[in-house]
Amino acid sequence: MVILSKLADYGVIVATHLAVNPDRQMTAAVLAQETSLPRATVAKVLKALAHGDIVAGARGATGGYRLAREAASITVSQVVAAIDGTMGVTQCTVHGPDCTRVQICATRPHWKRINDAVETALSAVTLGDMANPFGPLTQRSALPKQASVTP
Amino acid sequence: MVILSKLADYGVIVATHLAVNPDRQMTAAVLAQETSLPRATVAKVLKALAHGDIVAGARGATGGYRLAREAASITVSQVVAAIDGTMGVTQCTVHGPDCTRVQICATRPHWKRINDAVETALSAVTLGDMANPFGPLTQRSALPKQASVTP
DNA sequence: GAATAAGGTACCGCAGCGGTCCTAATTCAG
DNA sequence: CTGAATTAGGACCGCTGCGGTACCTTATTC
Repeated sequence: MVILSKLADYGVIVATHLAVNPDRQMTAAVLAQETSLPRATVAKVLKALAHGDIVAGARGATGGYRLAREAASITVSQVVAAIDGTMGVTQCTVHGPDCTRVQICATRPHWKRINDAVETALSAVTLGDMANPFGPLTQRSALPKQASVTP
Repeated sequence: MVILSKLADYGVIVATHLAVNPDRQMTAAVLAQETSLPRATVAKVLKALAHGDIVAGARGATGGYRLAREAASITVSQVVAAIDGTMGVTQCTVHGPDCTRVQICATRPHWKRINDAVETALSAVTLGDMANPFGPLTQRSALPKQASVTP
């Protein structure tokens, strides 16, 4: 099984590439070429990322994309959420708790533990880290529980 | 996005139900009824679990299923893997590294971190824990490193 | 040998994903 | 002022894979 969808994977790759070149403003076509990914799909991913306030797009002749915020303040979790939607381990976590198996759903405390652990893991790595693969993690102690994309 | 497939979710539910009743040997039909899950699907899940050495099936008139090992020694990770296959965060992790994007795949060290964290989280909870929802985790001195399952 | 239940396999409908394309809106160059 | 370039936002579409079902085979007990 694979956790991330292909699209989300692409999203991280593209966003990382933007993080590597913070000063350049790159068009979707250029990004596609430099990441060896299909151009149309990259464009789609960029739209989703723009919606999630990960990247900022500039229209017009000299337009292009750049990171909307500083690379070190964008977590992988946020990038993934912008494309795949809010993450959850079980069905119950994501969709409403329409499960009538009350007794079984008593296992929820444990699911929550697992859910939090995954979320924490994805939030612990920023695009800044991704851009410096072999460097240490940026110090963001504790990961203040943020916010993800959805209100 | 949902990490666990429905089938895997069912698998944990069914296996947990078996863990709650360690002495009973239950048929697929009974298990389906007591968990309020579709009978045929439960049978399918049980086959996968049997393949993964999570449950042991006894044929014949008085047959049925029971846990193949002690509940406390079966992790959620193992149950999920028996149904969904080995887990990985990215495509590269699961399938062969047929990615030609060498420079980008330099981000792998970080993916490995995330991958390990998720795997650790899923391995930290056993069926024994699931069977006692509000009890503490069983002490399995594992889980040294990273992070995060508990605040 | 009949009844029961697991084991295995094959099949099907359908949602969702990956991917493409088209049409506005926008901005800058000439 | 005009036109080229580029993002933004949908609409669309094939197809894989998942959830779910049914059928047949094998093993066990009475």
